[in-house]
Amino acid sequence: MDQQTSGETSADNTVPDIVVARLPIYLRALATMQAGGKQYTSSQEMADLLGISSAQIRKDLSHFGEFGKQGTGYSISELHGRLRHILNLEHDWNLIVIGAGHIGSAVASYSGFEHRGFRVAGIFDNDPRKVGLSLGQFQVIDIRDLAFFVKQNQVKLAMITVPAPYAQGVADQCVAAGIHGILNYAPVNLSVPDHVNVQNIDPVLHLQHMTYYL
Amino acid sequence: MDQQTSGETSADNTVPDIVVARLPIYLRALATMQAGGKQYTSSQEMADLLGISSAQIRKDLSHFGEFGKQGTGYSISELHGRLRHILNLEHDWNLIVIGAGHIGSAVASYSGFEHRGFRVAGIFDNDPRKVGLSLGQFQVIDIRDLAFFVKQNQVKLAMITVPAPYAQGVADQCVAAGIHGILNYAPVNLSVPDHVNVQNIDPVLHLQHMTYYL
DNA sequence: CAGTGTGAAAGTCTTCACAGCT
DNA sequence: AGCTGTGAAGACTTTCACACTG
Repeated sequence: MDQQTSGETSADNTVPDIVVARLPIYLRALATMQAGGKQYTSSQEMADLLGISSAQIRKDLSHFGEFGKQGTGYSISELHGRLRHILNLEHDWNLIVIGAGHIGSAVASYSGFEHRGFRVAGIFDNDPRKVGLSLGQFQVIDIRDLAFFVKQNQVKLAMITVPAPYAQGVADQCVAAGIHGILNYAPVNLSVPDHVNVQNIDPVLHLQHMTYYL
Repeated sequence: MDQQTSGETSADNTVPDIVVARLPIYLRALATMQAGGKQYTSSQEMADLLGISSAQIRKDLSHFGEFGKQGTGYSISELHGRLRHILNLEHDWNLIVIGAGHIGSAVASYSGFEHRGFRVAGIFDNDPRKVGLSLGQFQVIDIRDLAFFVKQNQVKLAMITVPAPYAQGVADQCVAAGIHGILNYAPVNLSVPDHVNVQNIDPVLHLQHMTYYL
């Protein structure tokens, strides 16, 4: 996500968006190391693991402070904590999924959000035949209740997993409801106000990128 | 995340990977326009639609030839065809999915591959309880048959949807079987030889990127 | 005119290489 | 010795702006 994808929202900060985009990658590597019982690492070790140069890792981190010790490297748990803080991940964020089709169902039952800062709070659809159905631990909610639910649960992030022709309309509803970040699985470009961040996931884009080299 | 180009694509061989990554985005927009019955477009119109500057679109396309007409813009169907050619999408590619869990199942039944150059040819798992089960139109295949299947069906692309701890092992098997491109859904960094292209999809990375701005 | 294709300029990002700390 | 943090250099990417064309 490469892909492709633009972030760039609120120009309030001096840290390049491309640097911010790498922090979660560092965080993920640190979490894995920590789970393995490791205590210290170095920019070089992370570089080997991630295929990013050590200089870049050091430079990226230097935007936020000095977290390492010369000669020793970085304390994994400390750096992990710092990144969690920088990325606002010290508390979980509620998440909603809109579209109870194949992708939406898979996403809603995806265990990968746990321990990484997110919690699926609800899943929505506009199809009366789906509303009320149980999907894993969730009951599909009518999309008409979206705005109420978002306010009630202080939801800031939504994942859009509806068919392409409906995605823009759903995005508009999200924005109106107060959503600030959209992870869009529909293969279309969404247009949203500046204060809303959109990230896109379209596997076909990645595949088509690879076929160029085949 | 970078590779040498194959074959003959009329223009020079040194197209930046970042440019290649945008071509599928252009292709997607053109397909949408074409489906809407439109005949011509301009770099400015595409720019508005995609949030990319018109100069960049023209510059990107200029790496591959001159496809537009001054005063008129681009013929949508011609440009669409050119991009399909450049991206090697004139014929469909067989695709395999490894991991018959939630994500794998969703991916295997995703209708979005059709008409965009790909066809899921098989889905694999190592769990004997899953092997043989029907998943949509597919029967789950034993991963031991991976290499045979890949050769038999000339598969070049694989999607890895197994749990993180298994992903590297599966990637190694893919490489050994002759896979050239991997779309990795597991939240780990895969290490593969230079001739294999890896693209990653981890929704949590996108979400964590957005929380920075919340 | 409207809109492309493109050198040149501007801007951004990455790498180098080393002083300085532990 | 080992490794960070960082200015400066280098590489890469985007934008500008305009000659040119249908």
